[in-house]
Amino acid sequence: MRARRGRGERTTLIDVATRAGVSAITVSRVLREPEKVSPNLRNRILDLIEDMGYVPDQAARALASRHNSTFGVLVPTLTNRAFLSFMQGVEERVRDTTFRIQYANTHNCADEEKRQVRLLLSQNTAGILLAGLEGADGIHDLVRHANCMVVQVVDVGIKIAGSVVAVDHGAAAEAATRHLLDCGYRTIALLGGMADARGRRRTEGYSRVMQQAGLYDPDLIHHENAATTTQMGCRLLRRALKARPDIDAVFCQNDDLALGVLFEAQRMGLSVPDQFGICGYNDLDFAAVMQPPLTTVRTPLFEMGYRAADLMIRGADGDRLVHHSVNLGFELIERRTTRRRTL
Amino acid sequence: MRARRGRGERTTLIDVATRAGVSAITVSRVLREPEKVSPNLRNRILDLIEDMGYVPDQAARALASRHNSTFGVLVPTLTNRAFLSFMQGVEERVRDTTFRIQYANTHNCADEEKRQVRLLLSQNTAGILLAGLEGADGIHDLVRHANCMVVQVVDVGIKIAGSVVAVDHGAAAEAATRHLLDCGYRTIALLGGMADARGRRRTEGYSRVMQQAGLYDPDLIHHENAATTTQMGCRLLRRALKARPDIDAVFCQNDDLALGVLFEAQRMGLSVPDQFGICGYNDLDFAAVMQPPLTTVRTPLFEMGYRAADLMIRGADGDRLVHHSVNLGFELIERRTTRRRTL
DNA sequence: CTGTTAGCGCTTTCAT
DNA sequence: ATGAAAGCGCTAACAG
Repeated sequence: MRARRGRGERTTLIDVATRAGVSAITVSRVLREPEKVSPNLRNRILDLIEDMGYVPDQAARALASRHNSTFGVLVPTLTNRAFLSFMQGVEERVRDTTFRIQYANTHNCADEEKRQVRLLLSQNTAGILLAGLEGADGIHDLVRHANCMVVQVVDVGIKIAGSVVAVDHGAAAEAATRHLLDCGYRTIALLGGMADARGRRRTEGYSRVMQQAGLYDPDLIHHENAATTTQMGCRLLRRALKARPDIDAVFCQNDDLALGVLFEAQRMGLSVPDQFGICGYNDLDFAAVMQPPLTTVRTPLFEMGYRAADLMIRGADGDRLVHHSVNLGFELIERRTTRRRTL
Repeated sequence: MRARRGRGERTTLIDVATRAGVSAITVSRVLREPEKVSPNLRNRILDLIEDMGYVPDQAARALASRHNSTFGVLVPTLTNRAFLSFMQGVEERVRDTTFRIQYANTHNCADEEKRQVRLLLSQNTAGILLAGLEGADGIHDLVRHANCMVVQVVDVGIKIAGSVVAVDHGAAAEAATRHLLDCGYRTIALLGGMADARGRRRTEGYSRVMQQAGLYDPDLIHHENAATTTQMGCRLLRRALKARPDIDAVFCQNDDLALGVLFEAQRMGLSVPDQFGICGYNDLDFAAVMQPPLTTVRTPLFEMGYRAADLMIRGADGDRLVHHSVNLGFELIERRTTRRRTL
C-alpha cells in the first residue's frame, strides 16, 4: 500500500493499470502506440492517467527500451552570442519532434569536454552534437567507439568521426583581410579571444593574406585567452595601438570585439572608416544598426545548428549511423566601418 | 536486431565483474564507495574498467537508486544576455559538485513551460530551477506536487512554491525612473520587449513614478512582443518618437535596447545626454564601455544563478525539501548617458 | 486488440 | 571486505 506518503511515492504504470483493471502493457501502449488500443479503453486510461497525475519514468523507459530520445549538445561556452544563434538553429529543428536537447558547457576546456562526452555516452543518448571542439586527446577514440550518432560542427578539413557540418573559416578570414586590403588599408591588426580550432583557422587565413601582401607582422596580432567581450575589444585595440601606433584597420574575430573597437576608436578621435577601418565576424544582431554599421563576415550560425540537428535526427531515427557532411558558405557584408574599395 | 551491432554491445558491470572474477556489486562499489573495497582489488578493477572502456548506464543507475544527480534549469529564452549571466552563476556553483545541469528553453511560452516541467518531473530530476516563469495555469500544481527541490527565480512578492531567489524589479524600475526625473528629463519613454512577469513589474514601477510626477502617458510606453535586440531598440525609439516627438529620455528594459537607442539617437543627431537621456537595465558587459558609457540598473544576475543553484544543491543533498528564500538587491549605475542630476 | 513472460543494468538490503 | 537475492518501472517479444 504505497500511498502518497509525505510527498508521495511515485505513481507507476502498474498503479494506473490496476485501477483500470488492465495490464501494465496496455497503459504503456496508450502512451506510445495509442492506435493499438481500442478508443474506449484508451480514453478511460487517459483520464485515469490525468487524474492520478502519472508521469512515465524516463530512466525505466530508457533502460527497458535501450532508447533515449534526448541528445547532448556540447558548446564551448555560453557567453558567446555566436553559439546562441547556433543553439537557436538546433532548437528550431528539434521543435515538434520528440527529441529533447541537453546542453553542456565545456568551458573551452579539453578535459571538461572529454568528461562531458563520457557522461553523455553513459546516458545512452540518442546522439552527440559537438560544436567548437577543443580536440582533446582521446576524444576521437571516445567518439569513434560511440554507438550513437555523432555530429560535429567544425572547420572544413578537420574531419574527425561521424557526420560533419563545416564552414571554411580560413577562407572567410582571407576574404575579410583581402577586403580590408582592397579598401586601401595597410597596417591591419588581428584581434581575437581564446583561440579554439576555428579561431586558429581564421588567424591562419589572415596571416596568409598578409604574408602574400608583404605586410605580415606578428606585432599586429593580439589575443586574450578568454571569451570575447566588448570590453576586451577596447583593451585589445589599446594594446595593439601601443605595439604598432600606425595601425589603420582591424579585423576582429567576433562582432563583440568590433563593437568595443568602434567605441574605443571614437574615444580616441579616430574617424571610422576614413582613418580607421573595422571588420567584424559573425554578423550579430547589432552589427547592422551600429553607427556606422559594421562591415562583417556573415557565417550561417543558425543554419549550422539547424543542419547539425537535422543530421542528428535523421541519423537517430533511422537508427543507423549515417555519415554525412555538409559544407556551408559565408558572406562578406560590406557596410560602413570600411571605406569604399579603391581596388 | 538492434542496430548497434558491429559497433559493439555495451560493456556492462557484469562484463567487468566476470573478467575480474568478482561479483557485480563489488565493481559497483569500486565506483561509488571505493574505500569499502580492498586497495588491491580496487586497483585491479579500476584498470579493467579503463581497459574495457566501461561507462556506467545512468538510466539503470537512476532506476535502481531512485536518485538522479542532474537538475533542470528552465529559462525563457537563450537569446537574452541577462540569462547568460544567470546561467554562468548556476554553472559556477555546480562546478566541482557531482551535479549536472540540463537546460531547457521554454521560448517564453506557458505551454512549453508546462511541458518541460512535466518532462523534468518524469526524469526524476534532483530538482528544477525555474527562471523567468511565465506562470502557466496548473504549473503551480505540478510544482507543488513535485517530490524534488524546486527553486524559483522571480520578482519579490510573487511567491509560488519551493525556494525562491528574488529581486525587486518594481523598485529597481522606480529608482531608474526617478533618477531620470532627477536629471531634469520630463517626457520619459519606456521601451521593452516581450513582457514576462519581471517585465510587467518594471513597467508598473515606471508607471507609479510617472503618475506621481503627473507625467504619465500611455503613449510613452512601447513594447514589441519578442526577445529584446539592439535592432528592436532602434525601431522602438523611432516608434516612440513618432507618438510623442517631445520625448527627452528613455528607460530601456534591457541594455540591448539601450545600445540600439544610442545608435539611433546618434543617427538622428540627438545629443546624449544633453538633449536626450538613456537609462538601461542589467549592466551588461558593453554598458561600461559604450561611448558615452551607459547609465543602467545593475541586477545581480550572476549571483542570482549562483544562489539559486546553491539552494538547489543544499536542498537536494540533504534530501529534504528545504524552503528558503533570499532577496537580492540592485544598484543604479550612473554613467554618461544621463546628465548630472539637478535635484 | 490485450496479455504473459522476461529482462534492461544497476543498487539495495541483508548475509557472511 | 565481499556476495546473493530481489527488485527499480518500464518495454520487447511473442502469444492468444
